[in-house]
Amino acid sequence: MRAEALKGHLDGILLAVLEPGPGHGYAIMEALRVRSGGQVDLPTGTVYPALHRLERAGLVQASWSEAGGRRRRVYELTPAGRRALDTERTTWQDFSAAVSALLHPAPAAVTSP
Amino acid sequence: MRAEALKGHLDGILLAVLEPGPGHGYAIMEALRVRSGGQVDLPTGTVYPALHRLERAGLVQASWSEAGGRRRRVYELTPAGRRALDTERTTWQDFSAAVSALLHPAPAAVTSP
DNA sequence: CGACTATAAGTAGCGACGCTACAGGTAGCG
DNA sequence: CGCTACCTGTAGCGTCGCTACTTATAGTCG
Repeated sequence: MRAEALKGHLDGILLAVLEPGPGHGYAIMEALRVRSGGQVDLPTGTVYPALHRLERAGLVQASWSEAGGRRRRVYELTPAGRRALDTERTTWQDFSAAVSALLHPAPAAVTSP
Repeated sequence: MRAEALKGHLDGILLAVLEPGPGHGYAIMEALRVRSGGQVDLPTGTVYPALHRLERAGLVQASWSEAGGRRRRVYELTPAGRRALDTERTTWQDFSAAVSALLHPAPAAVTSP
C-alpha cells in the first residue's frame, strides 16, 4: 500500500499503537507491519520524525532505556495523547464515512438543471 | 471537518463526483457540500488547482462553455480517469480497512517480551 | 576473523498537496 | 448603487511523508 495515503492519519495510528503500553520506534514499526498483515510498512524516515513531532506536541513522552547494549527511546502516551487519540478515532469515523459515501454512489450528474 | 484530512484522496473524490456526468468547478464544490451534508466544504484554492492537476494528468478533459454571460470550465472524465477512479475505490477500501483495524483494537503492548 | 543481517535511532533535502488570501469578472436584487 | 451569488484563477506558505544516507551494537555463518 502506498503509505503516502496515510497523510494526516499517521499520528493517530502511532498513538493507537502506543495505547496499550509504552514502546520504542523500532518496535512500533514492527507492530504496524505485523498488525496490518504487511500492508503498512513505514520507513524509519517517516516514523522517527513523526514520533518527535508527537513529542513536541506533548502527546507522547519519551525516555532513554538500555537493553543489551542497545539504547532505546521509549515513548509513552500522555493524558493529552489519550485525548488526542479519542478525537482522532471519532474524526476518522466521520471522515471515512464521508469519503466512502462520496466515492461510492454517484446518484446524479453534477450540473444543475 | 478538517478538509486537510483529505490528503491524497481528494483526486478520487473529484473523479467520483464527475463520474455520472460533466460538471464545472463551482458546481462540484456545491455538490460536495450537499452530498456530504456540509461536512466537506472545499475552498476554491483547493478545488481549482486539483482540477488542473487532474487535467494535466489526463484524467479529466476540460472545455469552456458559456451560460448566461458566465464562462464555465466544464470537466469530464476520460477513459483513463474512469480507470483511475476504479483504482482509487479499491485503494480506499484497503486503506480504510487497514486504518480502522490499526486505530481501533489495541490488543497487546508493543514491547516484545 | 570477516561479512552480513537484525536491531536501533537519527537527519537533510525533496516533492506533493491543501490552505490562506488574494484578484478579477458577470448577473440579479433591493 | 451596493450587496450577494456565481465563477475562475494564482502566489506563497506550511505540513507531511519519503528517499537516501549516517552511526552503532549484537549475533550468525562461512
